[in-house]
Amino acid sequence: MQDDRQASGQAKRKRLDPRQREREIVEGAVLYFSEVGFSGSMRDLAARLGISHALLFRYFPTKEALVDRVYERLFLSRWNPAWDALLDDRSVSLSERLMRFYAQYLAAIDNPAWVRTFVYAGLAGFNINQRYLKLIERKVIAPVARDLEKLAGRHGPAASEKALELSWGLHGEVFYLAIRRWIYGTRVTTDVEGFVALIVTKFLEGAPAALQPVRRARIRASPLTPGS
Amino acid sequence: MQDDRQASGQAKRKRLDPRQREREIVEGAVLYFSEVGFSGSMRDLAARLGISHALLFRYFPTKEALVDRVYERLFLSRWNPAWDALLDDRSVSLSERLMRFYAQYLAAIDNPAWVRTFVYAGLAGFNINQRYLKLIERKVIAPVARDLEKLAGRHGPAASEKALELSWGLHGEVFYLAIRRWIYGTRVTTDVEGFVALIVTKFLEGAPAALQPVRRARIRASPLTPGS
DNA sequence: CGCTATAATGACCATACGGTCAATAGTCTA
DNA sequence: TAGACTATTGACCGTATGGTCATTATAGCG
Repeated sequence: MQDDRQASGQAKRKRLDPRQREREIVEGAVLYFSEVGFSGSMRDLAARLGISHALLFRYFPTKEALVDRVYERLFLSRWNPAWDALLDDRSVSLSERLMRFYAQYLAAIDNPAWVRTFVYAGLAGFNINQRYLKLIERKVIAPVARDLEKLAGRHGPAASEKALELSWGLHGEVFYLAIRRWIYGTRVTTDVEGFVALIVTKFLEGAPAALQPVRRARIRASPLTPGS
Repeated sequence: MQDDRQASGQAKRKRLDPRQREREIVEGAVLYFSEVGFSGSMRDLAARLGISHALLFRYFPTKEALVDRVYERLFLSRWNPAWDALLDDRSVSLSERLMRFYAQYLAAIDNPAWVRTFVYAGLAGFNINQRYLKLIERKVIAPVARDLEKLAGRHGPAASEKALELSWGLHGEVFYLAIRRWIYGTRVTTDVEGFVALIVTKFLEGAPAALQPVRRARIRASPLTPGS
């Protein structure tokens, strides 16, 4: 019972180096807000950190400032620079590149803090999401779409709308796995590599075919009676 | 300016039939909570409805009761019974069935109230999501996975793990479109039918191949091979 | 029209929130 | 060890929240 944590009553007041205290606060805030959302209170967070809530306001003038910092910590500087080279390396097959990238990307984002905070931010209407998705579009979606066009035998400077949609589709499958796991709380596969191999294969086998207009026209969507 | 709405000052107190008032409250709550999340206040909601917040408590004893009602309204009774027959109709090709179903399904859920509330509920940890996804798995994912196995030449009573994952992937692509539109606020295609045709084609062309373990190794994307 | 049942309200309560500030207590240096 | 610097705190403020209740006013009826 000589554990000096807050469990068995009063924790002793500890005087830390401000930079370390700040790190602890940010770290704790990342976890806390990812769990309860940004309507969580400063008092609750402070209690979890074992400090008074007044101290939080010494390090961050407002709650909004703390939240901004959490965003920054989670999303900016989350892109691995090595991925640029990986996605661009034409000496490696597209299949290989996609599998490697998405396995690593999924591993990077597949945690509750990232996924939940990202979605919380989207619901709250922050611009962070749109900025982040623009980055994804530029660095992942568009290049993949261009490679896809090449794979389908088409040549052109820019990727078509359809190729972009298909590329977003692949991305969506990856993200949806994380959503099912961390937002809906359902049990999903833990075999990340296997999952990525599966959907990348599906993508490379199916997407070029879907790009051919003739094949699509072959399929008729006859609308059912418009109900309800 | 003889409009008797709340815009030009005081709205006259109106005495409605309780059932209609209740309907108005639920309808308004669905919209309100989908916009601001469930941390929205009863007073705010009441102001939007042009009534006092005390009246809300006459119809719903607690805020939680209102929220429950919103869930019920949005998710239960949202499954179109015609879809059961549609998905099960073996006289129609799987391609046709998938395109029809997902075009209608997407049309049904592709609105801010549904998508945002569903995700809010997931973040809040309600069981509604898991119940709903179990329904989706039973009625959509599993049957599609079985049909997929058949398409790939496999026969068995139950669908394999991989087939289920692939089927979830298709579903995820559809849902991700709605997420991009209503949660991230990015501009995405409004051509629902075209989008669904695209990803269903990709699914049917790619997923059977992805199910074959041998085929996966065969894939060699050789981009930029000069002289081909 | 006058009466009544009850839909609707305003004022109120306890609590929880973001934010402030003077007082307190660790830690490091002389 | 004495002192000073400052990280940390408890008490406090104004506001907003979920929820209650006696009072008020409106629609329907005789």
